[in-house]
Order: sequence, then structure tokens, then C-alpha cells
Amino acid sequence: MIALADCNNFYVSCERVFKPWLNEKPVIVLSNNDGCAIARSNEAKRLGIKMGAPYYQVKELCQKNRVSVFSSNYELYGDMSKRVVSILMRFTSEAEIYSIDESFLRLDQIHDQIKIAQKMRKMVLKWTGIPISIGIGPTKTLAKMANRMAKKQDTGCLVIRESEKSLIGSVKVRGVWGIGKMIEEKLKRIGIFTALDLINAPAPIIRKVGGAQLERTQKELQGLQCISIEQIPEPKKNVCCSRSFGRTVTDLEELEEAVANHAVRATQKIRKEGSLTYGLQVFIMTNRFSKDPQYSNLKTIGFDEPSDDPIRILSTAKELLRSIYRKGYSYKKAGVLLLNLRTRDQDQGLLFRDHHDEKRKRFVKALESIKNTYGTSSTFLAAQGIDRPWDMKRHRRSPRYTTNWNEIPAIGNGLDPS
DNA sequence: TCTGGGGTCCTAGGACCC
DNA sequence: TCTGGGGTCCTAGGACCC
Repeated sequence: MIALADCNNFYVSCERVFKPWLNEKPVIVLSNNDGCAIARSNEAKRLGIKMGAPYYQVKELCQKNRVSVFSSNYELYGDMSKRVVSILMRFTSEAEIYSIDESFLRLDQIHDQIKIAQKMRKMVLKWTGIPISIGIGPTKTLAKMANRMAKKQDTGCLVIRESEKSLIGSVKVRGVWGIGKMIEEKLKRIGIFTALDLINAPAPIIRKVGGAQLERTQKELQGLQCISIEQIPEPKKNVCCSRSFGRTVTDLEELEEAVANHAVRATQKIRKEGSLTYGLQVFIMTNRFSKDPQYSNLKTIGFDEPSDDPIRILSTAKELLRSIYRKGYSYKKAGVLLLNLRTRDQDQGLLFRDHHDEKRKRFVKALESIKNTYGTSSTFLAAQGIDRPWDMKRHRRSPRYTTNWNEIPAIGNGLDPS
């Protein structure tokens, strides 16, 4: 059997750990640039704040109901996530960290799965302060479904066994992992409304409607494992760094700074994984919600020799940017993608390879080690800019309690200091 | 005024080969 | 009038996930 452990309203729960007076009060966490609500406490959900709602649309509602609003604090959430995972790992030898707040765990040799699940919940809550729910089923898709049901139960745990397929008869097709809005519509048109309908439908028809992926989902619902637990994450094939600007940007120089930053961050990511990039893409776009004239473009280039050199990637990115930049538009977003990544050992090599610049390599390594010791903002390339007026908004970020010595929480009485 | 970021997989269609 | 068959590789775009 497979368990899915999922942190409840994860980002909100992280904020609450350090602000216990927010328990049972409405709380939301916003996306980058303080754009949309991406995490909501149950109380906030009850107020009608939808997932992904633009903040400016719900601002009034929030003020009226004294909703606590936070900018996202990924340093804090990432660290809390690691703590939760380290506890879950004590209960299984095979686990997949599926996302920042979800892990699949294999529970094969275990008799009383509910008992173990309760133990996990208790320990995670006690040691980290994060409440989790656990769904258990014979496949990942069924574990996922069990988890959704578990969230609605006081116990926070639920098992779907193969013999209990009646449980899933009432689940709407949209509630199934892997079925989004489009597939739901298509399925409705042929009279498939519930998970049970989907289970009983002829496979060739399902394949025609939703391709190989939907057929796999169907098999998984039937209890046939098609999606395995991936303990060791595959190395990434592409990496993307992009951001919306805190305000619109018209100047090429400001765009260049932003693109330089994205290029450097993207390179950091692949260096961490030990990968090299064979291709680079730069894109820019105006604000699709605005009535101003729209323009968006992208350009891709392949490297004949793979690279993880931030300076080379940065300067190439800037060249690409200059070739797609058009004057007179208000840009809202820019991004850099590194494509066709290979790990170092997969590197094919080149017959006539350029002579490597050892000095450059040492320089980049030195920069990297300074960053590792003193933080990412301790050194940067001049092209990345200093003031960064285009940078994103994050007006309501809470302290990085667990990762920054200067922001460690002080001991108090646990009451709202305001 | 104000609308996130980062991924994966699959498919269709074009370009090209013999 | 009428224009093959079989294959690969690549890319863009769709759909989904968190």
C-alpha cells in the first residue's frame, strides 16, 4: 500500500507555527509579487476566498474580516518542509518527495496502517507544529483520493482498499488526480461523471478521450499500479527562472538587469544538480491583463558546447534579449530557461573543444563559495544591477525564523503582540 | 494601480531522410 | 483528374500537477 502524507494548508500552517495566535483565525499567503492567494486557512476558505484569487479582488473582504495576509516566505516553507520529511522517513524505507508539502510513502510490511498513520501525524505535529493528513491506497492515484477524503475527517487518516471501491463511487471525476478542467469536460460529454464511471468505461474510449495519461489514471483507479514511487528524483531536463516585475518596465537596461539575475539564478540551480545546459531561451512579455499594446517574444539558442558558466550564460541571454526587445512596450515579466540539461557524466564531449579557461572556472567557484558562506546577495555580477527597482513586491513577508540568525524568533507569551 | 512560478509528459505536425 | 511508404527528429502547444 501507498500512503500520501500532505501538509494541511501548508504555507498558512508554517506561518502559524511561529504565530500561534493565528490558530482558528482566517489567514492567507500570497504568491510572488503579492499577486494571488495561494494558501488559505480553513477559516479563509469559508469566507469564500478562492485558490488563486487575485489579492486586489479580495482585499476588501480580507480587511472586513480581519484576515491575516502574508507574502510568501519560501525560505521558511522550504526549511519546514525538510523537517516534516525527515520525520516521515522514519516510518518507511521507500519514499518520494512529491512537492513541498506532499510525500508518497510505501507501507508494505505494515499491518495496521491507520495506527502507523496516526503515529506519523502525531509526531509531525508535535515536532514541527505542522498538521498533516494521510491517505492510503493500493496506488498513488487512490492514495491521493484517500487523502482528499481524509482531510474532511477528524481523524485525518483514511484507507481505500481494493474491496472498498464503493467509497469512490461518489467522487466526481474532477477530483481525481490527473484530471483537469479540459478532460473533465470531454468525459462529461460521453456520460462519465464519477470516478466509478471512469473505472467502468472501456479502455479504448478512455484512451481516445485523454490519451495514454488518462488510460493510466483509469488503471490506477482500478487498483493497478502504473505510476511508481520515485525515490531518487530524476535530474531536471529544463530549468526556468522568471518573475513578474513589481512595476512595469520599459527600458532595455532594466530588462537586461532582470534577465541577468534570472540567468545567474538558473545557472546556480543547474550547478547544484551537477548539470550542463545545451540550450538557452529568453522570453519577455507585456501585461496580458492590461489594455496597453501587447507584445511577447522568445528566442532560443543551442550551445555546441554545453555550459554551466554563469558569465557565458548571462552574456548570451543578454544578446538574445536585445534581439527580441522592442521599444515602446510596458513589460511585465521576463524569464530565462536552460534547456536539454545533461548531467556531467552524460556529457558527450566535443571533437574540437575550446581550450578551457581555468582562470574563469576558479573565479566562478570562488564566487560560489562566497555565496554559500555569506548568502546569495553577498556577491553578484555588475550586470545584475544594484537597486533593482523592477524587483518584485513582498510587503508582508514574515521573518525567516529557522534559516537566518538575525530573524530567529524571540520567546514571548504566545499572545498576539499587536 | 493591482492578476505567481516551476515543472512534466504527450501529441500533432513539419522538416527531413531514403 | 491522378503525385508512395516508412521512418526519425524536433518543436510548439496542450494539459496537467503543486
